[in-house]
Amino acid sequence: MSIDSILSSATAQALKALYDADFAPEQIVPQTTKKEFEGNETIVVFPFLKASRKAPEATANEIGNYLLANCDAVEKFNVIKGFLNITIKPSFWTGVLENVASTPNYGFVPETPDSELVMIEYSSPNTNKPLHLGHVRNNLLGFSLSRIMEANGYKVVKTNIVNDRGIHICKSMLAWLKWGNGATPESTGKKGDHLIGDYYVEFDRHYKAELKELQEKGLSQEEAEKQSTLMHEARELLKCWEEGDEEVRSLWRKMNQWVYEGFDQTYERMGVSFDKIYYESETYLEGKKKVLEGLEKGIFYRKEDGSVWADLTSDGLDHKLLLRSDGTSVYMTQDIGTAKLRYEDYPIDHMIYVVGNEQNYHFQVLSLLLDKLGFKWGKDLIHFSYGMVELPSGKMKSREGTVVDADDLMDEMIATAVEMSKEPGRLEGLDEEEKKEVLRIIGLGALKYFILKVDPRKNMLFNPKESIDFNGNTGPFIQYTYARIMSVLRKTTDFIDAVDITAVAPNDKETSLIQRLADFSVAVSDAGKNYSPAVIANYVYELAKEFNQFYHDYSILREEDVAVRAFRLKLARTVGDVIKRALSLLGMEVPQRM
RNA sequence: GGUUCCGUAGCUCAGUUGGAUAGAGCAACAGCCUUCUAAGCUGUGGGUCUUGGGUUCGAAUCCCAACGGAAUCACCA
Repeated sequence: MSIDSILSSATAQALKALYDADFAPEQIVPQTTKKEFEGNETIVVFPFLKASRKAPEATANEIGNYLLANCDAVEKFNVIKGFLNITIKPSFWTGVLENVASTPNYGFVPETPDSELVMIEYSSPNTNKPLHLGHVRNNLLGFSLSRIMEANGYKVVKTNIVNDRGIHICKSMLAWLKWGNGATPESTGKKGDHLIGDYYVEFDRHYKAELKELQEKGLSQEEAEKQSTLMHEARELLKCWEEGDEEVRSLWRKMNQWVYEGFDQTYERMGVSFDKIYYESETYLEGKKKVLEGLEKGIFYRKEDGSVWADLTSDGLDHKLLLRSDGTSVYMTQDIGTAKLRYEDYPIDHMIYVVGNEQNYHFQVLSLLLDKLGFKWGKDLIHFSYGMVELPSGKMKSREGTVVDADDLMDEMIATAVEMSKEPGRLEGLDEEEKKEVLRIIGLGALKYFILKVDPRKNMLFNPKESIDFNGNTGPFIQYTYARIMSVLRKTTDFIDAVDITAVAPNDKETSLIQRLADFSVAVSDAGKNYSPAVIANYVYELAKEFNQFYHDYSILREEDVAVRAFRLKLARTVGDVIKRALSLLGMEVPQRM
């Protein structure tokens, strides 16, 4: 039982005994006492004044005295205005530490008892260009979220829906046919996704030039777009694809395969993975079927030109197109089809879509449509809507080449780690292979933490000119704390667990560290409830910071009292364990040395 | 214009069921390595929490309005 819950129930008892007032222990949440005041835990008594019918100080004093007399854990208390600051008996803290150290999830007990299944869709790339920083945020959030949901007791299926068909792929194909001269990843030494991306940019360059030329002949923008032969050819290619033209399909398969090989490398390096991958080329026809089914049931309606629509005006939204007049499907249709296949494949209880906030409207509509079509999780589908990554110059645009490439970025992060490690004394005693691994862990750690520490809902800024920091509130700072702890543990010959530490009275720094450790369970639970890796990131930073202060102020190995030394070793080891665990929830690794 | 989201230190960000004097990091300046890893620790300066109302013992947090920014409102995906 945690200190918090002991105090909650004791306070509830006090309120009953003193004022005959009924408060549920859950309503009473003790908070960590601010540093400038004496005490460990604080109870705010303002909410109880109506029951006590007394002044704040008097109420706090009465409750304090009751706790002192009736609650074992309480050593003393002081009252400032309506704040009851409680000091816990030192002997209780070692018990709290033991509890965190000895339970499988470091004191956390998931609230989801019968492991419901949650499917998390993330990444969802197009196959016409390589991954960029926006995708990186998506991937890191999605992967971390899946770890966090698992920690909260859910069964998790990670899924990726690859957008492998459509006009954008045809643009790359066309450009490759026209200007590629048969280039392949092998012949050019380029990653497949980058190769294809180059042709996508190439198409856009030629297309823009063509438009300019047409406009110079006096055509309006709109007319020029209509008359563009390039766009016309791309559409022709799409039509051939839809009709199953073997030549086009075969080229499409070949080029997509190059892209997948490139993506796989990027995913692996980023450390993300999927349990099941869906391809839109395989789901969009299902969506069409489902829409026609809905049409028969009268959920949707058909216009005179043959297009199919959903009327969402009763839900406060608009009419939404589901099938074009030529019978082809749109984005929404594909998502319906994907949902159908997923539901057939898995007994999904909750569905989470990790998709940028630019698609808030899309998911609002999707939720309504899926619900109308009878998917049980449709109404409650969760759109994990995260903010954009912006550059100082504004939004990233693939076609205009103003993107931060995912592969380049990872290279740069590792290069920075290499640079930092050149300082004397760093990484000594490691062979080349080990060094490389440590630098990889640190470089990627810096990137991951940088992205995950900010509230997912908010837009965030990335300035390519200022390299991501390795000091302060950063991934390497936390990893460094871990490496320090490992270093201490390597140097001791003590049998830590054989020593009785129950009589040790922790000092202030040690007490706050233990309090911080006990907060891990709160962080995991909050992160799960709010779908926020940032909660974990900020928690583990605070923990590492707290530990570094303790490490600076007190010696562990030089402590002469055997019991105190064992206690500190255990404290350090537990902090290390929790750091490792917390970082793993962020998809980050820890180095043994750095 | 409708809808949604955001606005906290020079910069990047914490601050979630309303609680004490609003916190970190970076950048600047001043210190700390013969002592378990200085990617660390300590200190100084830096704020009208966009603005104005309201709710109450108490508001960065909740409500209303204004201002500023972003996204979206396609037979694009």
